[in-house]
Amino acid sequence: MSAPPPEASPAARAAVEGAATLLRQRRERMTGPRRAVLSVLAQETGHLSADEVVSAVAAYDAGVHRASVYRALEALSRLGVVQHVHLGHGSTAYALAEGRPHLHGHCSSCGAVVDLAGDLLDEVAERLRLEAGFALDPTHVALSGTCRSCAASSVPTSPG
Amino acid sequence: MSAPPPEASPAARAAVEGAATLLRQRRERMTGPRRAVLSVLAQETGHLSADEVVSAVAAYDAGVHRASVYRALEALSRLGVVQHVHLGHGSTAYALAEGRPHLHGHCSSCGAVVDLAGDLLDEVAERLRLEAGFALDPTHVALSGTCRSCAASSVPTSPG
DNA sequence: GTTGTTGCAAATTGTTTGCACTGGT
DNA sequence: ACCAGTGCAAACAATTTGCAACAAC
Repeated sequence: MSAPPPEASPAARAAVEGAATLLRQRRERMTGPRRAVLSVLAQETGHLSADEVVSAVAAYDAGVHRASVYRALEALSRLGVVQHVHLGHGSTAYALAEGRPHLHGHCSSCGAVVDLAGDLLDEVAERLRLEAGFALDPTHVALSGTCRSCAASSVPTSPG
Repeated sequence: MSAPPPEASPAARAAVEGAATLLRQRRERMTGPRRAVLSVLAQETGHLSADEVVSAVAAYDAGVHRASVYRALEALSRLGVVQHVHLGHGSTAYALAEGRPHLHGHCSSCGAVVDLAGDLLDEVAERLRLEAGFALDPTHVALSGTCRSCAASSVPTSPG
């Protein structure tokens, strides 16, 4: 079917095209569901859960089946076009794998995913490797905590 | 029924008694399933997933129902007697809340949970608070990576 | 034309819930 | 005695899988 995108920003469309080219180079197929998933992720600035991607894809192209979204996300993640981050609760967040690697924080209050500096855990990683022989994979899982706005609303830091 | 524990180490039994006393002080009930869960966790040095606790409790006292284990884990967690850590994949690991707070690493290869120094992320937490306004909760989620043995077996450190 | 991908629906897994009864205090 | 906790089974949500038709290359 390949319904036309409702309204794709130029940047988003460029990102999709770039991903398509990358897939082409890798001898991988660019199909309707994959394009739909890529478009949805390209139009989002933040990260989306699998369920949110399913919903967004449904709005984008109703003909794409849920299972296909899951399979597309898995395939695109394996191909490195899509990046996935595990949030504490059991959900996984997806985003286009653009640019430099960065870490993620997950607000346990509002669920927001915030991008953090990529070198944030470099020293910790080194310390872990030396002291515990543990090879840290900092990007794989989000750091849990409370984001600025939630922290501000819950903790009256200095009420006076 | 309250089947007698197969073989409880003195330390484990003491830990269960301590938890029982704590519950008693809080006017909370010490029931068969809760005792079973506590005993199972006390006899384990490491962390157990909910499913593993269910299995272990079944071996400990077949009369305890799955749902009761979940409810006991939730109640004991809320009461602070049991500590839970979210592993990246969507599973949660449980352990007795003993002694000092510490962090956790989760081996994405073998699934092992390793204890890490409690102050490991202190500087990172401070940096996050200052730079991003993000209040890190270091104990809530395990750091993902590869444990020593898995790293050794997968990476031929110095192939020659 | 070949092979991977999709749509579908059913299976699967892990956790939760409603309700009557049991058991702890 | 009172009420929280339990056992049970059924509900539940989210993800996965087998298979036949289809589409990308």
